Amino acid sequence: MRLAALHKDFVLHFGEMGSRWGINRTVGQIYAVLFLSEAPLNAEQITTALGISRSNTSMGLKELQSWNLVRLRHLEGDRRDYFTTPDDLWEIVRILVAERRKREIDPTLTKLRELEMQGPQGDSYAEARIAELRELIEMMTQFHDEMNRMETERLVQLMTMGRKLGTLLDKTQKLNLWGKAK
Amino acid sequence: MRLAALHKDFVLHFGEMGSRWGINRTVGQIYAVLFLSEAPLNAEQITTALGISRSNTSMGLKELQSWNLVRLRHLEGDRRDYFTTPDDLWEIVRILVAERRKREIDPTLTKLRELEMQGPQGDSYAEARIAELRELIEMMTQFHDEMNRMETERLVQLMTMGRKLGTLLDKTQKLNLWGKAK
DNA sequence: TCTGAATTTCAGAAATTACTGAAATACGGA
DNA sequence: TCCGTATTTCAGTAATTTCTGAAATTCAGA
Repeated sequence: MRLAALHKDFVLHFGEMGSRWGINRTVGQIYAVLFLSEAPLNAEQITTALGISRSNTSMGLKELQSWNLVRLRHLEGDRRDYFTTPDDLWEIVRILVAERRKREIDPTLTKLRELEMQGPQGDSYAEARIAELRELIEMMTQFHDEMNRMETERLVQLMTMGRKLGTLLDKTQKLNLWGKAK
Repeated sequence: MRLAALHKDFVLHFGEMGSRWGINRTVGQIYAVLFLSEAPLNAEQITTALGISRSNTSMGLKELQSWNLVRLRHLEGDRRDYFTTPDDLWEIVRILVAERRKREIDPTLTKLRELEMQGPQGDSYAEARIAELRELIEMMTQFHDEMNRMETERLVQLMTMGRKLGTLLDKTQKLNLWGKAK
């Protein structure tokens, strides 16, 4: 791996974490290299930097593209594909959350609804448990939709509010700034 | 797999999703069986229900315990271990978030701090990128800490607020309910 | 302490996932 | 169109993860 010490350490860490994040080592490393590089990189550069096969790089980039985690760019007078990560880290977070939801949550929500559609099967505990889980996931996904609609500045504002958030719910409720939450 | 249709469908789904959730199929299935069962189950019952080996069940339960996702119980006059999932789904969500943070986020935060400790290495773009990432993760983990401190009722209230949340930030700011957020 | 049921450990087998090199395909410019 | 470079595909191999059965360990009660 042909990288400066700082990059190397960072890249190896992302590789190790990859499996915990649901991607493989190589994909994690490719992302790490792109993340630290100001200039867009082409597949050949990534291959050299990481010391992996060209085809592995190709597959890794495909995977990252399916996650919407890299952007494809073209440089004038060069027909190779160059890749970058978004400059805005909040953008990256939004993408990550959206993709994980799509892969890890949505299919289960669909399945739960499908199971409920089949009507009572004679195990009321299990049925109640499934309904409760479906409701919970719906609430969370709706909340995610709302947060997603918010501009980054607002989101940061919300997150930095910290412990004031609880107090706020109190005060505003007393002030009747909105109708009673269901 | 000796299960009623509803259970079977649910369990198979959790098995398939397991790999996306960072656990394996068997662990997902064991969890699913426990989740739908009102009564605590022992390892033998799980083994029979899923048609897997006894040792596999043992390892799966160990894994689930390391995730804090199952509770061990003992029935009077029976020295076998019985397992359940928490009744409260919000409790499950809290655990999941906490455990994923512990496994997927915290090690990276540690690594980023470690990299920054080593001081400037001559690549100011990469260094800025690392610092920015560290700050973002810190903000999110602090926010998580705050949310975690909140009672469930409050949390539900916050989540059901939906689009009112943005408006609220506005109004309260105008009303000067607190000092300017940094 | 001994006994037997319950549970865990672990080495090897099975299954799955990742990676490579070679071949095929895509595609811009002449 | 053809040429040459860039990229992707894919079959075979390597590496990793999961699972099993047998052996070892734990532990409550006699």
